[in-house]
Amino acid sequence: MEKNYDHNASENKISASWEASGAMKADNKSKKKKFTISLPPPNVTGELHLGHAAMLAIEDIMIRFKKMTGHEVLWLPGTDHAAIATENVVLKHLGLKSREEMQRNEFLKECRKFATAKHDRIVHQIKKMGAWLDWSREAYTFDEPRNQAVNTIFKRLYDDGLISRGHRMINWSVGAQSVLSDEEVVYKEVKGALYHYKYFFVDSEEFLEVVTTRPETMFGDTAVALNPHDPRAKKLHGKKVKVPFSGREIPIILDDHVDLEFGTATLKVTPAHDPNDFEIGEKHNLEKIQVIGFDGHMETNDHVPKKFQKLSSEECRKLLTKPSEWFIKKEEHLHNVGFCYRSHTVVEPMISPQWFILVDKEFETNKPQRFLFARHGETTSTKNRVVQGESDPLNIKGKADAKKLAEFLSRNKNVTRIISSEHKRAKQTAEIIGRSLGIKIETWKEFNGADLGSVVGKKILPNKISFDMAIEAKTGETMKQIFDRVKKGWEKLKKETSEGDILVISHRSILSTLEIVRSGGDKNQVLEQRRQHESASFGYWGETTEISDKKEKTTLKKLTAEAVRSGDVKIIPKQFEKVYFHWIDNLRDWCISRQIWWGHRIPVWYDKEKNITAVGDIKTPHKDWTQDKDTLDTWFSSALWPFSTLGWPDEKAEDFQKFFPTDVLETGHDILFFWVARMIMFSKYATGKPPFHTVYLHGLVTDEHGKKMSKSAGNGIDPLEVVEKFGADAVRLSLVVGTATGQPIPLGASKISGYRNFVNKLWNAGRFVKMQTPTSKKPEPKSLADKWIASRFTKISKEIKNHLDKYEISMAGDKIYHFVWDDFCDWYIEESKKEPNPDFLYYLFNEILKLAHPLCPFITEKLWQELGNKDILIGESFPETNYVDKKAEDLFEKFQKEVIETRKAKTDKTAIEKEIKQLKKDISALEIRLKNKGYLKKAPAKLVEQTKKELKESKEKLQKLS
RNA sequence: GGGCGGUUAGCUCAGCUGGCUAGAGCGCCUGCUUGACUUGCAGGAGGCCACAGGUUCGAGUCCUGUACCGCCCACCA
Repeated sequence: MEKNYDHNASENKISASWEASGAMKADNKSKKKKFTISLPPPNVTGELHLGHAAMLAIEDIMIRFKKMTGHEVLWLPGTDHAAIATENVVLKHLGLKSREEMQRNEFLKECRKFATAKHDRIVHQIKKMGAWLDWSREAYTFDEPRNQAVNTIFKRLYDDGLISRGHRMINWSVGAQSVLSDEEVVYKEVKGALYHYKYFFVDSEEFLEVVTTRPETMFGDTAVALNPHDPRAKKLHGKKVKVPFSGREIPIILDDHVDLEFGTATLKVTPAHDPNDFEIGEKHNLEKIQVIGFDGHMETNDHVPKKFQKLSSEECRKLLTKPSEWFIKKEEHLHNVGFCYRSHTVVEPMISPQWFILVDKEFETNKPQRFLFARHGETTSTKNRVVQGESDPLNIKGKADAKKLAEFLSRNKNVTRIISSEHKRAKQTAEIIGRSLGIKIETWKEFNGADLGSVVGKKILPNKISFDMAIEAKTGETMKQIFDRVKKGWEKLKKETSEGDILVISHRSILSTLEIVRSGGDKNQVLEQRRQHESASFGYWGETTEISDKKEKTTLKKLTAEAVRSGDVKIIPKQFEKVYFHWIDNLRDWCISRQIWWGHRIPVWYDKEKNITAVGDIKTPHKDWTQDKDTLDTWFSSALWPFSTLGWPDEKAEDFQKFFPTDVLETGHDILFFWVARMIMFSKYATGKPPFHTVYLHGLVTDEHGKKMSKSAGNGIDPLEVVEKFGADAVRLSLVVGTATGQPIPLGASKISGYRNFVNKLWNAGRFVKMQTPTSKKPEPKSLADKWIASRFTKISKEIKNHLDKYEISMAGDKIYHFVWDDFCDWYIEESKKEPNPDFLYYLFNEILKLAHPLCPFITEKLWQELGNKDILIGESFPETNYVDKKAEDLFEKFQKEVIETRKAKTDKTAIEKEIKQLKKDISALEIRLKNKGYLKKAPAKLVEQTKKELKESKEKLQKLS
């Protein structure tokens, strides 16, 4: 083995050996629990950037960890055709200003050619990062299976009346003669002007002073608006004024949109040429009058006076700002103007027919609920409203209720499993139902009853209840513990994948807690529920909760919100839930059509008379039919990604059955609503299930000072370059450790080199291990150091597993780093030199490699092979040891302290004087705390004990030193 | 304009449900080191946790306000 680890010499070989093993291919017939991630598809024509690198690192860690903890993992790769971006890149590539310079088919061919060439490059880049992807299932947003999915969902939406064609505002580029997407509009601050005009009243010599930046649109005015809080509003509302030059009469209306601070607080409303005015127009039912044509010249119609017709909008403006009886003045004004990013001409807002999705329109869902829940039947004590310590048997009415419920279920539901709490009443109810349905009942302790607040013999006042209060009669659980327990039960329940419905029988307080859990509630809600329960009589007891099987009406917007609100989809970090809801609250109809060439054509076919004749998946249309020339927007096909990649619309496809819903969606937080929210929306709509249960959002990768990386600032880092320089492991670690979820990820060479050093440290530890010669095959800890490190390994590996279970990758990485470097290398290896135990060392080091493998797969794989292991490391299970030796830990820690003390003493005798000073300070602080009566009274006893112990220790230490 | 974050050592940041005698990496200072590792080892200096109030026995942690900084969305007649 070389003295230093050479990543370039080994990474490619290791990647190749992984691929050759075929172990990346997921088995859809496996009996193991699945874990699925679909890779957010990078743009084919793009380059791999650090955001991708972070995404790949995080997802790869999740995948490897799940694989090593016994899951059938599927990490599904793919690429995105990213229509708009590709079109523009191809145009540039061909040196064209507009795609119209080429035949449509020719242009598409170029796009395809370009994308194919670029594809291999991005795939190569992805593989460089060590990503454990199942390439046998690679998908592309623009291939045939995805096209099928797009057509299918379009048809469904259309049939449900959720898709419609109507007039909407679009960005029109006069220069490019094309509709632009929002992303293609570049806003620039421009020195423009505010033009003041007189709008005379119909019935007097007086006028309203109206301010505009675009006077040429005035012929399309259909109202003048005032703010409802404007003092003039009452008087003027409903009166009429005349449009300058043309004299057309328009009403004065009131609208909140008018800013009282701006200009003269008098707004001319032009619904056909301004997006805001369009909205006001919709609200007030105003006419939309087009006065500027698609060629950028004034229209020839009755609304435009003769002398302005056919003029360009600039010429028209010049004419309008010449002195006249209407024109008042012009003043300078800075404002943002949209430009076409291709032709650099001003964007004209225009009205044109567009396809859009009605997110607020109701439709029927008939997806059956999988869980249903019921209370246990009535007992004598519940009937008599008596608080009771022991549970008593169901009374006759209770049994009858249970039978009724069973009948209802057998008629209306397909219950295949019954889960009950362990307590008598619930179990009895469950058994009655189970017998009549022929199902064996299961008991889950998570749903055990907790008679909150009713400790036998005592009464707790509702307003005195706190979340941490121990409250249940028998087990002494706190409210928090109960809440957490129920939550755990719910999480467990949600993961159940068995066919059919699951019936849960539990107790009232548990079911209402469950309601709060399901609604994503917090502790205040639990307390409130508790208080209500306390102050209410026990009158609820004994009824069984009706299970409804109604067809419900809902909207796409509601579906999307509910998935998160109910806790079916969790967003990490939580702060983004707020962002998510805010977006949904403001969600309007989603415009889905674009005039681009490189994308899914809208699957609507017209006959010659332009009557719609067919919608959806038409494979062999009649040759006289024409397809709608608009294209679906980019996010439309991306929104289907989590299921279109698994065989949907064929819901019986083996992949779909086994791997859907996916588990985690990991992506940058900036596309939370562009993409994530839309996936949730469409998945809930198309499959009835959310597409994933966890959304993990990583932050923006910035330079080491937290600045955005950009070409112009020259602070960009090319991932492949740093991989070459420091190794993929180092790059992965630096993107993942020392970061907080959702926060920016600062990255610089010094950070990466730090983790390169760590990788090298691991390499050298391996070198040391290899120099030892194992004798027997019994890896038993013998020395104190052996026992200490073994015990510590158990603790640390448990912690790391916990962190990774919760997707706390940074924490896990930090712990591995310090365990390997501080505990294993600096202490254990050094100590083991005195009392070598090669067998144990070999064993332990192998375990460490497994532990570290998800985070740094290359170096661990390389060392694994160096140590003579044949199979690939990912096939091993994640370490799970239970060796614990508390005594050894304490002893060794004491030893460590002593060593450190003597080292200190060696270097400097003054670093002692300081310590005495510090100790004295500490002692007085501790003494003050212990003298505080409030502290002694109110602080937990454990803590007081600890303080006392600390004081004693500090005093002893002080004595020793002086 | 709407929304969401951040403000802790020279730099970049951790610090979960309040118990901290405030941590990490890098940088800095002083030594050491030819058997795993100079991509190393040992030790050290360095913080009124943005500011002002409040709740509490106890606040970096919770609440209110102020001031900066950042991000996302919308786009101003």
